[in-house]
Amino acid sequence: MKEITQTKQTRIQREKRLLIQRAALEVFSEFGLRGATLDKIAQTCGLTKPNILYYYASKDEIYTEVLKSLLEEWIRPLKDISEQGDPLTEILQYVQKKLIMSKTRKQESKLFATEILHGAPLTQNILAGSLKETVDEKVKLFDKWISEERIAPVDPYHLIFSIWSMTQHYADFDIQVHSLLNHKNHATIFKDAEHFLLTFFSRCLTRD
Amino acid sequence: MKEITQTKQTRIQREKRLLIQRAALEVFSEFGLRGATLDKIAQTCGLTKPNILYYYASKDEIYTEVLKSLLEEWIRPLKDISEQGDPLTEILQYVQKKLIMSKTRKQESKLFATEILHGAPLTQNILAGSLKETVDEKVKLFDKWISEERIAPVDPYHLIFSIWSMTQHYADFDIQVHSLLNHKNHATIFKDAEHFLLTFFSRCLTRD
DNA sequence: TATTTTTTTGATCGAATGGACAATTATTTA
DNA sequence: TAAATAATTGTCCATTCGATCAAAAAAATA
Repeated sequence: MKEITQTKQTRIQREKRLLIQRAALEVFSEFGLRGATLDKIAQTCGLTKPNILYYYASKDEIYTEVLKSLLEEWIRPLKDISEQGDPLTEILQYVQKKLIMSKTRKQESKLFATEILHGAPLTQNILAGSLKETVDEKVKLFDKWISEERIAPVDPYHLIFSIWSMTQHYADFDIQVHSLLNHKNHATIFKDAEHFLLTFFSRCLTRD
Repeated sequence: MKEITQTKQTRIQREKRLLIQRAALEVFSEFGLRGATLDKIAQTCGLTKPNILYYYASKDEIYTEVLKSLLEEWIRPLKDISEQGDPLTEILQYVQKKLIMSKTRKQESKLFATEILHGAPLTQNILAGSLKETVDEKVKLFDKWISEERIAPVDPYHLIFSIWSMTQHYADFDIQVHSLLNHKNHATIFKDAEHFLLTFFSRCLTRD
């Protein structure tokens, strides 16, 4: 029997849960919570539907767990912005990290976007919690840098929004991007995007 | 009987179809294609489910029609960018128009975002068609302006992507934006966003 | 007003889907 | 190896949902 309060899982439990999570991420990011079916997830990971429900109580529980484990990873690069470093370098590095995530973690980006887009029913508390904490902390840091005249004055909140939106755009709207760029080579697109974004934010942040 | 080739609709047909479209936009933008149900749409517009299916052959047909009528409106501001005007003014005006659309047409923005995000199954031809045409045209114009040294050199495609992503972010991710800004007044957020964006793009486009 | 056409709806169907469960099989433990 | 526990699966159920259809009601037309 599966214990809710358990701390130790068997080897098989660990393996299978991870297997399910990976498949679930793939299916959820493509079809959304409601479009995804247990059958599709089962098929993707090669298990049977009842077997999946042996490890997770419900479809919603799988979704919640996938989302939860994704969110921590999602916030991390923001936390890495350091007060000690050079302001412009730190911010540009953050832009780069976010762009790399869009490139290598497209599924996660899309899942997250879908969740927020549809009202964040399962993420609202996290948004208002740990994410907000981190954002507020970095906003303070940006304000400090501005007052020290180490970066140009901009609204720090909207600066963060702009970084998120511009970088995530390449993951979330990849269909559109590729379509408009004549299905140009994937690597080239990201190279161009990187150059554009770095130029863009440099110009914006170094003017007095 | 409903005629496919008909050109003239009755008064009731026009009214009811519009009624259904409005309700459908509301429901689809909130729940997505698969999350939306005919029952919800019916409830929203005060019709019965079979009555809706008297005007539209299927749920997909409603969705397609809503999306189609949305897309034209969506492209229009881009078309308005004029070769005659001052380059920076034209682009900044476009930014402003897109931001206003995010503010007043949030549902449309979210529906469009969801569609692209999930592979644009019904929009792909439009993306590759009329949207691409318009984008390519404006890219040429931007390139011309750059070669004339009337705006700073940037990749025009990515410039357009950045305008889209940053402005639409305020509609699509409104939950997150509001949550992180302490549920600040809606109008204030957009006023700040406008100021940020105009500053941002000015700085970016006026450096040599 | 009588007739025809359009619109509306209640009842219902079939497919899809999340989930339950008992029986079976595999694995671990004693 | 025997007993106990964990894992797996075939089968089935209840619900939801898109769609159908015939009959009734309303509107348009003659």
